[in-house]
Amino acid sequence: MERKVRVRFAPSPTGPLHMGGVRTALFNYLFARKHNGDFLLRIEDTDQNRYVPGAEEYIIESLKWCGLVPDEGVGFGGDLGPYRQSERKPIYKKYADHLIENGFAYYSFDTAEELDELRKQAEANKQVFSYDLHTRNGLKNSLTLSSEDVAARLQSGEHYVIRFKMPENRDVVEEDLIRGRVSFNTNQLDDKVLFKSDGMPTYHLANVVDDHLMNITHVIRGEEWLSSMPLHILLYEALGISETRPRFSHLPLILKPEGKGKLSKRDGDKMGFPVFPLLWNNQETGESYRGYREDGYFPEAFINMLAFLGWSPGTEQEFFSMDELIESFDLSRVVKSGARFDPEKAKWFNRHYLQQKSSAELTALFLPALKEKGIDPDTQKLERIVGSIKERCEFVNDLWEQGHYFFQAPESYDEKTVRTKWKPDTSEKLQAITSFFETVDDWKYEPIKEKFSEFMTAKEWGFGSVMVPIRLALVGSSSGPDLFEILELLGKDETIDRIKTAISKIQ
RNA sequence: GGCCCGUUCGUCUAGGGGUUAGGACGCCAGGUUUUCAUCCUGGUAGCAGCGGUUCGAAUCCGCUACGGGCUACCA
Repeated sequence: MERKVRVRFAPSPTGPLHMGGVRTALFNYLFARKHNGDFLLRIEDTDQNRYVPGAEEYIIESLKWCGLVPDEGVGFGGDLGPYRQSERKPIYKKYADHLIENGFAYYSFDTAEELDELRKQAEANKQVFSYDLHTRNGLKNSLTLSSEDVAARLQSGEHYVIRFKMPENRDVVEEDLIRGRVSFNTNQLDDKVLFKSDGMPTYHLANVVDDHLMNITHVIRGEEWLSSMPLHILLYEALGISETRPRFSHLPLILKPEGKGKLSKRDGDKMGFPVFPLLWNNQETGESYRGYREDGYFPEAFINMLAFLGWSPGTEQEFFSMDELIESFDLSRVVKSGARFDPEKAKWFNRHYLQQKSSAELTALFLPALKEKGIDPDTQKLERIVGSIKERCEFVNDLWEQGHYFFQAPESYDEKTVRTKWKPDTSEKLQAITSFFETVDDWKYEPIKEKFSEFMTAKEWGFGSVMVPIRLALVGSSSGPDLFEILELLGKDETIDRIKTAISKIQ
């Protein structure tokens, strides 16, 4: 019988969740939904030293903002908890003991300092020290010490770790769902620590045990884990739980927009784009990182952009809703090579989603910013304003930049436009135009436009000679939506007022 | 250094023995807009290199180069 698909996103609460992590969560989520399976959130906090307060809440809030809501996990309930590894501490020791009893692991009493020393020595000789089948027989462990000695040390409470005894010369071959056949020879692998002296398991043990206990069928994680896959496979074997072990898929990494290496948290500051989904502020360390949410990205845009980093549908469709992503997603269509992140494309996605929103929706999003500035406009009118400027916006935040003149008269006039478009006779013409505007009773787009045309024709003035100056007087620059629309929205009195002000200020 | 993974326009990618190597972002040009932006149309630009297999290679194989990951009592 086919097992129900179950996948997990298992971040460490060591800081804010990176966008690469969000993408891993996304692909897990899509895979789960696609196969009517479960998506779990497990917090891997086995390293007490690196725990950062607030990180867990940040992870949960990020997933929620992105619409990647887990079916089970920390903060989401479920029957196979606890889902926080620090709360599962007693479970792991049993498995570690089982490994020792069956000869798959051993106690190691070498101190961290001793091992550091060995590493240093090796380095001095341009070598690399590795705790493995070549060196383990010369070190202080239950393989080399007498059983009495080992028992005595254990008895006395001496610190120890439990290491995996990597078998000799075995080829571990696995069919990765993304990368195909990957193989390793165990002679190249070292005896990894499975259980630390503080009583906590390392990632490797905890991960394997929990994936087993939580009935995980597919492990979808970043490429940085590819090299520990053989260890994990061997662990499932040694624990006698290979039958139900998950299949592996390793995602390509997200690389810096420029330069070398994978995208890191500092890149955002340097190049002016967010690396994290949400704003992160750590008062303690003073570190602060901008977030996609606070920068004005829509979660749909963020997700759509992320989905295309390392995956493509194979069709020419570019825009995908979450449901469409679920429908189209397939691990076999995930690319193997690292993807360089392009902030420009992220913006382009956001523009698209912004244009899709109705003026009413955007108005609701714009209102808070206006109120903060002490502006409380009529909603219906604001909706029209938003409708006329939205197509020039990429972010909700752009609305103000593109439409501020609807709420306050320009304080200065674009110099270059003044220089090139404000001719000696411009003031005189505008003077006449204000007088003409006074006579327009029906201050609506069509009538204004119609009467204005008649006026201009009668005067035999070219449109070009006055349109830009009028715009300049109203807006302060030479850009903006259709002029008659601005005229109507501003209202007759305000329009006349601003033109008169401009005439007196510019000359 | 060792092990593992990868390499198609500047970037994200499609294409998996016979294609004018397709799309998207960016960029450039033209059109629309009496402005600017949008929008439309067009253009620019790529199979890392070398060998091999084959009638035929971007596609399969090998080597080289380059890129990436791992090499902690971190995940």
